[in-house]
Amino acid sequence: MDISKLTKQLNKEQLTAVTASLEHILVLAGAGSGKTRCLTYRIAWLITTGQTNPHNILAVTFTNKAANEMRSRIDSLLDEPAKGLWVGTFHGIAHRFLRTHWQDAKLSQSFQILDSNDQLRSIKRLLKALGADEKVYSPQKIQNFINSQKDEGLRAKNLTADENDVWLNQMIEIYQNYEENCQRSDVVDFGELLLRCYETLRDNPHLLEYYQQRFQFIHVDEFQDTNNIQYKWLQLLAGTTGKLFVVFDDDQSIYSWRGAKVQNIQHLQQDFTDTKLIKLEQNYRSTSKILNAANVLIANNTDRLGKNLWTEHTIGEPITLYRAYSEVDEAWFVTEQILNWQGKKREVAILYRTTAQSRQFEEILLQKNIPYRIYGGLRFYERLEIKDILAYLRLSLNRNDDTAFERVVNTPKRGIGERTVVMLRSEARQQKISLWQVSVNILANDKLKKRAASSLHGFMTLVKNIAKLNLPLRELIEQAVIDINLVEHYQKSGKEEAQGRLENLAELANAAHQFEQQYNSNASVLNGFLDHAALESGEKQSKSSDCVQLMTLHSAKGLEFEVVFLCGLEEELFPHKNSLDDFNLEEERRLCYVGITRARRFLYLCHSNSRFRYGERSICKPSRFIEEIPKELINKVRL
DNA sequence: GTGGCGTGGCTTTTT
DNA sequence: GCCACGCCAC
Repeated sequence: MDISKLTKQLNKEQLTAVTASLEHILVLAGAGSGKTRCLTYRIAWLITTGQTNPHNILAVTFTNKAANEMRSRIDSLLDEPAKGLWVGTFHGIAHRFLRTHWQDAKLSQSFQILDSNDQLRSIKRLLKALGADEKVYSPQKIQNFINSQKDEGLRAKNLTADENDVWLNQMIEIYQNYEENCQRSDVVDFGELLLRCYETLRDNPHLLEYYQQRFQFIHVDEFQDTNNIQYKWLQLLAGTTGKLFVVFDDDQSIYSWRGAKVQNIQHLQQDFTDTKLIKLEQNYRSTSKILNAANVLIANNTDRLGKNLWTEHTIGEPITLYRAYSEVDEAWFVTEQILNWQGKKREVAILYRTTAQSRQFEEILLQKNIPYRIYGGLRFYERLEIKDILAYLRLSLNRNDDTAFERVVNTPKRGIGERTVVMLRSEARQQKISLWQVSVNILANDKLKKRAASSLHGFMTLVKNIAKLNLPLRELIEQAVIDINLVEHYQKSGKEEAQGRLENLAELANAAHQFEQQYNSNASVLNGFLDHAALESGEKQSKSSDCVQLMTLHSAKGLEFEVVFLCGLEEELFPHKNSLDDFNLEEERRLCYVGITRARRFLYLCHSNSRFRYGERSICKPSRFIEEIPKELINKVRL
């Protein structure tokens, strides 16, 4: 490919970044300044100019969506698909590593991935086994504790007990037990993927050396969202010879609550010599009024690296501010505006702070017959019926997966109640073996009452039979659904609900079929599919249909729309009442900045005088963020 | 062992 | 206001 074709499409700063000499490059890229373009062109440039080949390049993102996007954009820039190039999410890449080096990682070949739901169940189970009171030790808090320790790269053994801190000591003990449980059941949670990958590299010089030599060029998207373990992993992988190319925007750091550290940017500048900072400040997305509002708003934050976005775009329309009487009125106003909009529906986004706000909009959009799509909420692979069937499939591969065992041992109901399960659990705990193992032993010893024994035996035979099925994935799933008798089971709780569940199961069989068609590895295809289900929660793409897009501000990052409605701009809601201290307030403001900068041409800010929350109507004050936007940019409307 | 009723508590979310 | 979970009655 002709290099000039590549470089012609870039502005001066982008060009500087893309063609920078081989040091560590940090690109501070403002909203809409061509961040992804910069990353993908850099990779294409490295390959096209022959400075390296795809085999030596790694590109890491946070979401599957971003990874897919990057992969396809790189492919379209190059004459031929880049073979050997690794593009993926942090978790996806760590997982790939662990699957390849399962022995060095001290896992079994058929280890399974625990999603956060499974993780929570597993913690609840553990608490019961330890006899801990769930009211004192909330499972959620423990989950948070464990995950944030893993984010920091800390294991239970790295934490020091403190005589004066009973809570901490308990947490450490629970964490320790949780780790042992996971290891025994051969499962890894999301945090574990990263931590385990990091440790395996750190502790195995031959692997570290191989990957350090291989990945000479490491690219990271949304670097401001990296947590500690991700940073340490990158640092380890880069070693002394790898070259980093990271793209970030400190003003769009909105994930500190899950361990992201903006300071990693400073750490990078300290830990690596020879770094170069390049700023991309020209915005190609929004009108200048919108951009201006965003700039002024974010200037209220003190903790910034500092940049000022500018644009050559037109001045544009003023920002519309609407003050509603109630959340119904707010939704009604938004809907009216959408009805007046001449363009594509998919170019319209309704953004809000909390998921609960979506319902109101949904109702009115439905009434007015406007097609819409809500992002977030329950994803495909998280649905109950999907998790049920997947649990059977997981067990068929890995009998020691206790989470899967507990999920389906009595689903459908087969008379294995709490008493039997409690017994199995305590035996398993004492003997430090899995529930399946205990069941095998117990049946052999005739320790159970006849009825329970035959039920348990029936369950185990069922799982073994599924394991024996030697069928393509689609048929395998269809057959398993029949063998398990899931249809009748779901029909017991309502015909209509069952209909939906069965449709989803059919959809799953289809997805499995598609997966199998594209699968090109020698490893078990079922195992591959289960990993796929755990790692890609199955957000349906609906670019094809022309729908109004509804989502939280968090999930809007990285997207752009012609028209944006920023709703619920009220004190206590946005900024949220739990985030009013200085540190969190700045993050809320960044969230607002993200929201504003999603809009290309039309931005609406909405707030309501009152809102129905927690079962009662409360009076709401307009958000301070509205006040922070210059009045001359705003056009107040009342109807 | 299973189904029904009552109480609490409640951001954001990707993997 | 709603959902999830725990406890209690069959």
